[in-house]
Amino acid sequence: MTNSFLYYYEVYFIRSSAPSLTYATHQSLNIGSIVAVPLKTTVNEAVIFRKVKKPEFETAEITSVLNTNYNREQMEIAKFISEYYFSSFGEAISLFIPFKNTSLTDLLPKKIEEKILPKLSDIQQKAYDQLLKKEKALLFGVTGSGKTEIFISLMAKMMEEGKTSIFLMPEISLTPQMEKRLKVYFGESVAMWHSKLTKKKKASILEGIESGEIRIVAGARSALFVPLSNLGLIIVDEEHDDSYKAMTRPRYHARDVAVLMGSKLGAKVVLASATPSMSSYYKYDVIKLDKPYIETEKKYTFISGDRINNTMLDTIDTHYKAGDQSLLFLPTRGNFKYLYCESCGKTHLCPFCSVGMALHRKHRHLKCHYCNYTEPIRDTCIHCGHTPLKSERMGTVEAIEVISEAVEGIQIEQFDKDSITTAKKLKEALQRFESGESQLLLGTQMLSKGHDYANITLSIIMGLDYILGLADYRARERAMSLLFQIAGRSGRAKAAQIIVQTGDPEFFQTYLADYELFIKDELAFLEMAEYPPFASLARILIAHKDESKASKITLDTVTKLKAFEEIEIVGHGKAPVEKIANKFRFHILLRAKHRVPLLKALHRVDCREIEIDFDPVDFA
DNA sequence: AGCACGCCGACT
DNA sequence: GTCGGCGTGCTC
Repeated sequence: MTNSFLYYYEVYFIRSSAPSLTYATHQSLNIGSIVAVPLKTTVNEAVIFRKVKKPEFETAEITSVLNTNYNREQMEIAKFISEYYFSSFGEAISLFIPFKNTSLTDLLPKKIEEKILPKLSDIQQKAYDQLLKKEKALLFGVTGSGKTEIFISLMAKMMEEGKTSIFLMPEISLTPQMEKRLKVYFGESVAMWHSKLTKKKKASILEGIESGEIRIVAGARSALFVPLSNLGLIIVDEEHDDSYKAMTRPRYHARDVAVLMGSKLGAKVVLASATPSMSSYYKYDVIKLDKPYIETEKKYTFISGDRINNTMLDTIDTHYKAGDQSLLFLPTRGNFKYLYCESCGKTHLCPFCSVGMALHRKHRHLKCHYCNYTEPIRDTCIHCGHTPLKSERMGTVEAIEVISEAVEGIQIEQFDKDSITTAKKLKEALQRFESGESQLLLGTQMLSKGHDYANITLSIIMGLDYILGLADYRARERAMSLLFQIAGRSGRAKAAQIIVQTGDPEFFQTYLADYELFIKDELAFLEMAEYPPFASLARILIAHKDESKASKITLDTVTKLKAFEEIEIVGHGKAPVEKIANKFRFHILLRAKHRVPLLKALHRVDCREIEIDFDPVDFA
């Protein structure tokens, strides 16, 4: 194998944003091989990127060749991620777990006994048959319509064909519940994967994958990158959830990468949600799972205002006295205040961007977080003339105080990021609620994520107007999907009452019975206002401890970008969150009708001092 | 002027 | 990851 002839390879360092370096070796190596190379005084792991001619400069020699490698598909997908999401190749490839050189590629079929598999209803069977025929599709079905049984049937089918499956969920906190469910059918063939697993646990799962015992990997975002051979299926459950978008480099969207991976590997991709994203509904074939599995009656009541009022307290009391359980949602107390009208529920929108304008008390003005347009704080609502406008909302702690005082004896579970800090606390809170020890689950966004709560007969959703007023082109989508998700948590077994607090009941009422109607109207709005999926957005973040330097980088970048005709600079200036970790933050928001010119322009600007977020979901 | 410290870029 | 160059800011 070894000879005196030298080969030269460009390598990227694993877990590093550094540019590629060139090393020499006596061996011919495969692209994707993992090697150890000297760098200054240390030896580091790197991946062979490509073969090159003998360079002009002196080269060091590769220290050793390790017994793991990235395969061709992993290298190609990492290349795509690094280019589309603006990270180095080293950072992109590090998302993946490499294959062992000894890995076997053939898997023997595993048969799941038919009698233990869930029996599909006619509606489920029809959706299943349709999904079998499609390379990729969006499964659109309300909460409780039995999507999980369809997933299980699909995964069982894959196993019978000697293929493996990946099942993505938006959050780690959802995995224990799904694990229980999957183990019933797949036992040791299924493993749960997320970034918080111990090194030891990860190693043992990887061993199981390598031996072919594990055929299904389920978990959060990172489960997408495990080294499964013969991948046949990727399921992205709750595909509308923004948790799929990574907030650090590479800032990839797991749902979109899943679709790419599916087409590269010839694996089926099933996106699923009761409240699908506008973009998925627009882009993919939709398979509807119409009728709820268990049909229960839901009665809606609309209440205006922004506090807990007597109607709510009385209703909570009634349900409590009847021995039933309730759920109350409050939006997370965000960093930004918005002026909204108590009377009509509407917020003041930016005239240029159609997103809510944020209130900056310090500067006494309203500011658009997209284009940085500002105007004085107004006193009256431009929609109905009502005065005064409000900006304060209730927090979870205050809400608990008010309810505890009014409803004697009720035990309330605080369900938010402040109180649910660990998996153990989550489990205990849910257990107390399930056992009936507590009767009201009161919390934030977390409530909307598919945890199973048994006998809820009352759901109260507060602060929807606040969500509607967010500086986000998807504010309406967020508000509507939240309402549907929370309403879906109640009435699983018995009829349920749902109280919706909004000053704009007509908006929500129009769509209550039909989320698809909302999608159609919202897509029309997005097309008119030129937002995704009818345009491409990118956000540039500039952070520097020296404010004038940050400002200069921003302006220089804007100047360079102005040369590109096909892209629009929506706005630039101080970022909504002006300072993080002692660094002053500036941002630039860009839009283009097509993504390719936007990508091209951004690849031309100096990216060392800026961070690019392509297809952003967060504008803070 | 001299020195300590921290940031940033290069390393192959 | 580690090293060294350089600029900033503090002290003598």
